[in-house]
Amino acid sequence: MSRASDLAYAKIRAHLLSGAVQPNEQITEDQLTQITGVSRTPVREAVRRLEDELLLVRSDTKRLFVADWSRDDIEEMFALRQMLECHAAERAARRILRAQVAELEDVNRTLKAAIEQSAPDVARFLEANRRFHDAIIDAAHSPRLGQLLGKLVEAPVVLRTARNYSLEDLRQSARDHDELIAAFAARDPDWARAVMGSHLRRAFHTFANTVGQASADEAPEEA
Amino acid sequence: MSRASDLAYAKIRAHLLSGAVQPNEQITEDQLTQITGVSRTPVREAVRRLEDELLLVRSDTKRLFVADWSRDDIEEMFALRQMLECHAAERAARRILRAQVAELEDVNRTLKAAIEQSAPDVARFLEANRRFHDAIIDAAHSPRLGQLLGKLVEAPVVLRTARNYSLEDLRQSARDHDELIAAFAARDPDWARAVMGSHLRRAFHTFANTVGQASADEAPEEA
DNA sequence: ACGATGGTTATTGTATACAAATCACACTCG
DNA sequence: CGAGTGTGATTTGTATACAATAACCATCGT
Repeated sequence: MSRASDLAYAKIRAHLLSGAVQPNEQITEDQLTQITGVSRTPVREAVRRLEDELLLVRSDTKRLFVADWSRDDIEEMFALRQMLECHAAERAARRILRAQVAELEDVNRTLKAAIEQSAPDVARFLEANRRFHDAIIDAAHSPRLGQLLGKLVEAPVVLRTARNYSLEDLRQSARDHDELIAAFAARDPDWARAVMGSHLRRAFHTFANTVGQASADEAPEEA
Repeated sequence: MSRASDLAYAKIRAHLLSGAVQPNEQITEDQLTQITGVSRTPVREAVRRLEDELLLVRSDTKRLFVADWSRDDIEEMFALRQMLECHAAERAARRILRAQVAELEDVNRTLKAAIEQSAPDVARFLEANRRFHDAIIDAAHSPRLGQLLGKLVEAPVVLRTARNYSLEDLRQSARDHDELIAAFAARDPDWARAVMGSHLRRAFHTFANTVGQASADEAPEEA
């Protein structure tokens, strides 16, 4: 949105993801003004966004807490994302333009380049991956859908930053993208939907396997 | 949320739906403070909510306008709602408790009572209808899903208030609800999903037929 | 006449002071 | 002891003044 409010959003988000705070910990707006360096007004605006993304939650009495994502929450989120993004893929396959297919190819080239070097650059991979999926939503030509997905995609993917994707995981993603592109080029909605479905479902499992057990299903013994 | 902010939300919403303002008309925060009687701070909070629901939109330069829902927008909205609510119905069928089925029956009795009198009470029908669908989402036990649907459901259903549902439309809705309840009682996810699908799809067409042509673009008028 | 330019007004963004609500905790009364 | 209850301290909600930005409009130079 605006300068201070965006800054606040970015800083608070980074703070939450940095692990400096624990789930269920209370956090006051005043603390956030200190962290961000802006006044409470833009902080509150940023907080509202983070509440939408469920990184922050309010108690019944409006006090602010760091959200605790249980494994069920994460699974649910992935399921919703899968449903919406499969729909997007199907829609995109019907409407996509040549230029947009070309763009997807381009982005996926960047993505592969980020992987295929001595030390895979996961940050660049994630960025390219995001652009790839954004481009599909764009091609689906459904602003509402984009808006809904916006709330879902970012949150837990970066929550416990998944730097520990294996090289093989990354390569499989790139191959999925190639197949998606093929489905789009063929304008085959069923194909696109199916590929997107397995792509995201696999992503969920690798995510769950690498970080799932550490964060959630074991009770945090009141650190 | 809070007192003034909720009041502002309700008043602005009512103002927008009253037809006193035209789509694409600019509307300033100051005007809204006059309409609502509260200061800009809670007005801005309310505006953010209404932006989420796409009743208000901002220009690239942050100026505020009354949203214009094209027929495509409405159709898209219904499609998304259908997708999400079918999912909810399926999920609910797996998890619903006896007490919740009983509640659905109760709500649907109220709904029928609103119809079956000399002059059908559409307001009461809509209220009961909303509670029915809310109860299903509740039973689906997926807070995220509920959150997403919240943004979609209200907006256009009331946008051009569909007071012109025919009695037969209302009765068919009640019958759909009965069948949904049967599907839940049988704990049959496929059945529930299918009924919900046709229920909402029909709702879309009656909506489109009664109000579609007036609001959006050209439309073959046929009695 | 036409487009660029500067100043003026309208509108949104931010900071801050204050009001209302809620919590924590000691204290009373049973 | 233990459950209610009042009180000071925290925290969130609201109003308002001011700052920054964008739109508007008249003027100027060509």
